[in-house]
Amino acid sequence: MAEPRFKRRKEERPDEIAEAAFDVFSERGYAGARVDDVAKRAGVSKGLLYLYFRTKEELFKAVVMRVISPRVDALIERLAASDQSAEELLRGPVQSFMQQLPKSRARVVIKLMIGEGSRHPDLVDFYWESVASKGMGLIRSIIERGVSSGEFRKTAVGDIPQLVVAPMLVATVWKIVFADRALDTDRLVSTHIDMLVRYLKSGEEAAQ
Amino acid sequence: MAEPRFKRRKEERPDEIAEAAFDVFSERGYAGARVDDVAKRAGVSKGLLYLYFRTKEELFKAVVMRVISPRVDALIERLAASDQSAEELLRGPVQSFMQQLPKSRARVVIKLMIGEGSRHPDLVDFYWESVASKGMGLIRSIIERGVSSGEFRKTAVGDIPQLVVAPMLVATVWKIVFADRALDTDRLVSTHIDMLVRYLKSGEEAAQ
DNA sequence: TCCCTTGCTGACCGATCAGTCATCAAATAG
DNA sequence: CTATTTGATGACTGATCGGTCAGCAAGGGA
Repeated sequence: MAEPRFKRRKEERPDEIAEAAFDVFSERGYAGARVDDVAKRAGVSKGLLYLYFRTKEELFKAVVMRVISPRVDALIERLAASDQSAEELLRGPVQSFMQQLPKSRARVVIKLMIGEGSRHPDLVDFYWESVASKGMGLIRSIIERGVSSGEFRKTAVGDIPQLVVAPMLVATVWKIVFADRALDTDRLVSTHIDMLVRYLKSGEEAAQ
Repeated sequence: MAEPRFKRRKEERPDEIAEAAFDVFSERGYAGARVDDVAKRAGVSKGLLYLYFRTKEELFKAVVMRVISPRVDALIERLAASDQSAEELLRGPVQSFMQQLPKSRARVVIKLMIGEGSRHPDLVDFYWESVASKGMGLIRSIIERGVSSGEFRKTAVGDIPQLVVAPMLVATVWKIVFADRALDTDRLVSTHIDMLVRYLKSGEEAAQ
């Protein structure tokens, strides 16, 4: 009947706690999340949590950063290594990334950045540097590659990479707010990409 | 030296309080906002606030609804009354609405819906009925008008009105999260609309 | 001018919650 | 088996905040 009351697992604890924190923060936001709940969900006491994270704020930042970085870096690497044409990149890896995100766990990060960002400026800075500006730069470079290879004509899209990424954001936000209320996010993204590529390839000069 | 400590202004109070609450909620979110701060900003005691709003929750809902309804209804009326062609509608009133929203106060509502919606399901329902589904229906009807008049060919866009509205959401979210970090939201919207209209008018059949 | 209605105040209460710390007990070394 | 180290616990504290209420005073009526 020994059944020890707890095990010492110094190595695994931080990850387990961060995992639980991710869930709690995503359900209740920063202010609404209780540290006690995070501890409980991680199967751990509150005291232990404070052994690994100095404050609730620090826990929050650690959690957000943990989820973000790997994803972006993976995509960038994958695209840099490829030698596909610009159109193939857009219709292939870029499109499928944009289709994945709204369904993935990472979508919660979007929610947290929008809802809580203003109260955590350094988190916004981090997100800007390691996600937003990197991502926009990546899109821009694909468009430019297409223009200089003659695939695409010169348009405003090169200056506004947000235009490419728009349906992904809509799909993500839609899922966050309306969840079940139907929206075929894959079709949203693929139709947009199709429209975009045609626009980039079409002969006439663009307005504006 | 009379200077009365307060004035009785039964009529104006609810609006003043709601106004102050809008500011506080938009800065700090629902959980982060203090009822005391709302009262202070409205120049009123906390007790009085509870005379007009039964709970913090009710105050929150009232505030969100107040901002939303007039905007949408105004747009719908404006479009219904018009006899412009589908293309003119998209390039005119629809585009300018989409350019206004990210700069307007109403953008905060988007932030609140994303950040706090999951904890206020009936607010989401309200938003769905009085904004999202109405708006999507509106866009859809414009597209259909264009198709049946022969202006546009038949595409997936009619089934996915979110595609039309995407850049507005991106612009809004961008402003919420990154504020100053430059993005020419007007150009984002106008380029998208231009792209969309060309896509709807182009001769070939669409993929998917 | 007095009085009564009621808009309005702010001290107060109870609950919640981030963060602490005295203590325990699992692992490990000797 | 004993001693030591340290991972882990959870009761506790102080501060915060939603919500209440006894009473105050503005303003209108007589």
